[in-house]
Amino acid sequence: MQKVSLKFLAKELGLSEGTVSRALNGYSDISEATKDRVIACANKHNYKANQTARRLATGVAEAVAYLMPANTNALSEPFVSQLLEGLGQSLAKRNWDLLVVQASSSEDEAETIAKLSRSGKVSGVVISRPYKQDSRIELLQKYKVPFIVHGRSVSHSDYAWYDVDSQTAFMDAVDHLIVLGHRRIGFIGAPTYYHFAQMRLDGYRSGLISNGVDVDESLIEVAELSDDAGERAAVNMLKSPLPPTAILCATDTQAIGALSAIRAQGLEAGKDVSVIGYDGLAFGKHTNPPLTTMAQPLAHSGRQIGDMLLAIIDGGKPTDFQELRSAELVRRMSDGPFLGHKN
Amino acid sequence: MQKVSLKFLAKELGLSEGTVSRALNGYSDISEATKDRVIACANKHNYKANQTARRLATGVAEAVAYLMPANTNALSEPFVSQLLEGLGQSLAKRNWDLLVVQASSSEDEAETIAKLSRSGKVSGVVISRPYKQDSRIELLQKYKVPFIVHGRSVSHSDYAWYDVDSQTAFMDAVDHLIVLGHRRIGFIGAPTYYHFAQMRLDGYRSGLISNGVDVDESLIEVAELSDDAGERAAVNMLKSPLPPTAILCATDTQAIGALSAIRAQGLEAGKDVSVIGYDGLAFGKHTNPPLTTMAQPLAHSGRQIGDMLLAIIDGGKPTDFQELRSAELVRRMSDGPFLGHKN
DNA sequence: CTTGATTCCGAAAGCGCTTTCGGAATAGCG
DNA sequence: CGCTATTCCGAAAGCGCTTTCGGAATCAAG
Repeated sequence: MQKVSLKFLAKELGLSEGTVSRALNGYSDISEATKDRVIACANKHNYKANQTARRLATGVAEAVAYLMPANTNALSEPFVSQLLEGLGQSLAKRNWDLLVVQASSSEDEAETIAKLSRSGKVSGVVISRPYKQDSRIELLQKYKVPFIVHGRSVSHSDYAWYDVDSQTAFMDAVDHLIVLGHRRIGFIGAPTYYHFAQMRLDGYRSGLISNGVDVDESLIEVAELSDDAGERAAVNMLKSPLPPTAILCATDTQAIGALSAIRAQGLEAGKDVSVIGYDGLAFGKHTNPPLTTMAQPLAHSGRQIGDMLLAIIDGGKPTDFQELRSAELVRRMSDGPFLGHKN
Repeated sequence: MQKVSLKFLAKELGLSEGTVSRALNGYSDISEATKDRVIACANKHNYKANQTARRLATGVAEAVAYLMPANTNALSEPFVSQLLEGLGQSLAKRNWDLLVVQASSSEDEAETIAKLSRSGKVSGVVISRPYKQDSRIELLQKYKVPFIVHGRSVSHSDYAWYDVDSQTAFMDAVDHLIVLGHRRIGFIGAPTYYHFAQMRLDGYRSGLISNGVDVDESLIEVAELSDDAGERAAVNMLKSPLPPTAILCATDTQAIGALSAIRAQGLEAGKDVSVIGYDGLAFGKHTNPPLTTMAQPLAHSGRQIGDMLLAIIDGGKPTDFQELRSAELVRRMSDGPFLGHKN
């Protein structure tokens, strides 16, 4: 397998390397005739420019990195794959590469970002699930690397992000449950160093308040982002003297755990106690009972984020790219009207 | 932010670039004294070698690519994320990069591989879900790119692969059902251009035969890799005049669809008809009823595959790296003894 | 004190591509 | 037909690093 380089093509065509390069890159100072000739020859030999050399010469990395969130768990990962797929599609239009990088631990995330920024390997970065105060974001700003945050941190006015308004989503969810007659509504939240956790909790709280219901702190649990943690939180809540008649969960994964807890108590989700999750994960259709959830528009988020990032790399102002989507209730079977207190 | 290059360090230290480079890379022809001095200076300025330049100079890409399987669907993707995570960990030990590439369509997969091989962007590739005859594999061999196949194609003697013995797994599953008293056992397979689909079908067949049960072709359906397809296949099977009392599915995703179909017929999975899936997906715990499945050891497969690939890149013989793991039955609730024919 | 072996470092040639610059050839104009 | 404006291409520098090669300085040995 003869390696076909610019030099090879140049020799083959009797032209200089520079000319061949310019012909291939569509410079205007090359005649149509030789341009065609060059392209034909390149195709014939199946020439692909060595990206590494190209990168070095141009100084643009032609690649972006996705920083895998730490502490993902198997149940919540559909979100990662879908994002990756969308990102890939977006980048493919320019023939750019998608790097997946992960920190060995969440403490290393900042270090990882720092290395990434300085290595010049990528022209942009996307991160997910920002913390309230996120050192990754600060670093990215400091090093002036174009980036998109999938989610928002507390002070999100001066960078680009794509997020779903989960605060409103939780207010909507509360409204929905109130309409169904529920008053004792529990909340299983996520660790509040995640900003999304705070926002969802806030949404829950203000939903209650706007409906004239006092928030009962004993009805609020914080759990890790896993089904097991959700289950534990739910049993805690359920065994209280005055248990909730409905439970809102910060994520579908937790909600699924809550479903288990409810079944384990001999209760029926959707009748004895309603549960509503958040995410809209596809497999919620198959839980027992099927999970009612606030679905976020995952479908094209990856592509969207990719396009935004590209636009910024092209010189767009980051603050022009802040996109807030909304979630919508998809009712399946795990919610239902309040049936009065039994016993 | 002063960009710190080799040249910068050299000037700072009063040495030549070459010397600094060799010091940093641990060459033996540099005195300990200056080596220390150089390293100290590099740390002080937080120097990171420009990977692109390094790649170009050494000719090694220090990166590997994972080709995303075409036609993934949201339900089966946990497998992708986990693999990616393991791969990443393995590569991180050397500070190598992980590229995620995807073909726009399955026809483009070969083209994508060809481009990838020739671009010199990566020193190795891993692909998943090989077809019986897989042009990607042929290309990879032709271009002499080190690679690992996650799965096997028909003729898998001359390359490296990591696979789970799903043929035996399906024989075991059949045995299990036979012991439970089932004789009419259906099979929902996958499109047989996937080699794994063929192997699972073969396992099913020989499981039946070794137990002295004739295989009934009307009890075999082929479905795409989705819950909906699995559901459709199951309803077909169930509405036959002599429906199966147990159904084996090529993937958990399909099995989950089958569960829905069974419920929709007013039957109860695990009692009226048993279903067993394959994959061991985590959310099988939460289906209705919880899905019995042949679980493959997904946990460290990514890291394993990464290590194998690295070993081959280092000069190992691909055929020395062929690893066959086995799946094991994890019983949940969707299987049960044959209860006799009702009606 | 001379010779040969070592130790340590600088010089320089790339890696494969891009891009600027200038010049030869051609075209257009008066 | 002479002169300027175009068109088209070659030469060459350079991206930031690696690595070979040779030479100066130091060392050990005779």
